[in-house]
Amino acid sequence: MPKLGSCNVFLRATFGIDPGAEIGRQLGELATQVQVMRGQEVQTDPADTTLVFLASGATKLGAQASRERHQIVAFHFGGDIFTVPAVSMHRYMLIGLCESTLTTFPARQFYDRAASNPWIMRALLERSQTALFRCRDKAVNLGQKSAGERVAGFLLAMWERLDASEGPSPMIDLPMSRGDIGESLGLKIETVSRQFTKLREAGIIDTHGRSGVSLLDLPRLAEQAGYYDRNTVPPRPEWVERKPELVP
Amino acid sequence: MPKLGSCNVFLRATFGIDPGAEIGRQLGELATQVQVMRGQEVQTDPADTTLVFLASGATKLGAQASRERHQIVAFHFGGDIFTVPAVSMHRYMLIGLCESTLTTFPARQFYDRAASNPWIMRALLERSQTALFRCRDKAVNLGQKSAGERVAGFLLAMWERLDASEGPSPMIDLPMSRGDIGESLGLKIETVSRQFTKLREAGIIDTHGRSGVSLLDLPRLAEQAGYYDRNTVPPRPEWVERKPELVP
DNA sequence: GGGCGACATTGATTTGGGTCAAAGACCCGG
DNA sequence: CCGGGTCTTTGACCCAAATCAATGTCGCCC
Repeated sequence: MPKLGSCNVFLRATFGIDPGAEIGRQLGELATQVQVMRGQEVQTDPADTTLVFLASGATKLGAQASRERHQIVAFHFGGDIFTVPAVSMHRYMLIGLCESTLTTFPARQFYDRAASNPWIMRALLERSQTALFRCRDKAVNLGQKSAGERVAGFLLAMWERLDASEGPSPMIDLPMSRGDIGESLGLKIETVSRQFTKLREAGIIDTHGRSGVSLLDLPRLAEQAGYYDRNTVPPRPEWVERKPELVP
Repeated sequence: MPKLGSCNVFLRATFGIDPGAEIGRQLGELATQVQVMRGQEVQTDPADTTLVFLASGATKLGAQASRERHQIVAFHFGGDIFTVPAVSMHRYMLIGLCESTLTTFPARQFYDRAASNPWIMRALLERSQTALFRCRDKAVNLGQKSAGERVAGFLLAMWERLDASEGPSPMIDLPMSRGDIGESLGLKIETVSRQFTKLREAGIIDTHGRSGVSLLDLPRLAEQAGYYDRNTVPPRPEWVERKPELVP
């Protein structure tokens, strides 16, 4: 069964499932192996949610708001598991940032067959919550933060998710263009560029070519990102008027 | 066991579980019944995700970005099931929009005990995906849409989620203030107000007091919301450069 | 290694939404 | 039914980011 090559990896690595087992075989039947190059779209079912395992590479998940407006709702890297929604209010597109290998499944059928296995459902639930968590964080950034804060926060997030060279000033290699960063942060490409320049002139980062970024001063970068420090900043009074009562 | 009163409803209505059964009893042990009034915060565990079943009423889930900046990441209404994240980058707060009755569970423990029941896990997974879906939609709106589009889209979303009076011009009763709407849409209260005025002057809506809104012209409201129409608007060419190849 | 096309940076100008300020409307309790 | 506080609306002005417009540079392919 050569088709199941990378699906094996998926089932074993993520869920600890033996692909030779009955459940492994049943899920394997639903798998589609796909390889994309930079800029290529992964074909997903417009009528149903698609479950994706990204074996290697990096992708962007974008939504089309109108002809000229795209919002990248998530970046994904090797090992990530996520879903691509069916078409609804917005059309979603999954596109490679570099050469990537992935396995796709029709979500509903996958869930039907996997329902009996608590390990798989638990893993999927936790992945889904991680995605939701990241998305809420993005909503906070898009709704409340300035351009400078968004770019600083983006660099910190990429530092956490990408492999960074160790040391006091780690260096990361961004697989996405300035345009992609802008579409992810709700900013125009020129604004992203200007914020990079500001951070460079402040000595907080340094850039190498188009994709290399050295994070020279992480504490100051975090400061620029403007994250709420619950140790120093109390909640706004009108948000906590009175304590609720437990029902006896 | 009076404490389990509304928990019964939760387990039975959502998962079809008999609370008298072993699993029902085990989950019931984890439940906390809470009642909040308008403006009160629901206390959640800062150290772990909280699973919430909103029996009746309405709530807002907000994140604190800094002292003066809040972003509402979701509104919830009776019957909704959702999670409140543990404290991380941002502090999350669940607050009543009106008198509300809800049941909370420590998420990790709930999952541990429910893992063996495929129905529950499946239901939770699907609720989680719905929340993720809504959050992505919010990210698109916050990142790419104008103030007018956001407000129109908000009214449409509330029309779908709230009970609206039937007829050609349905009327909805918003449980949240203009300030809440602004914090949800990433706009200031004055901007929200101005957009309401614009829609009223255009004859698309009418307002009654602080909370009543008549949707006089739904098609035009949908037009104002600026949703991508996949029937008329093709994808941007540079987003679909080449077709990917299936791995043989 | 040189040339070309795409990507990135920089500068000048515009503008949508924010900010500041004040007046008006709703709604609750007395 | 009236008073007062809160929420909402409206107006004048300002600023951060978008837009428009070059110029510069990277990196890929020949």
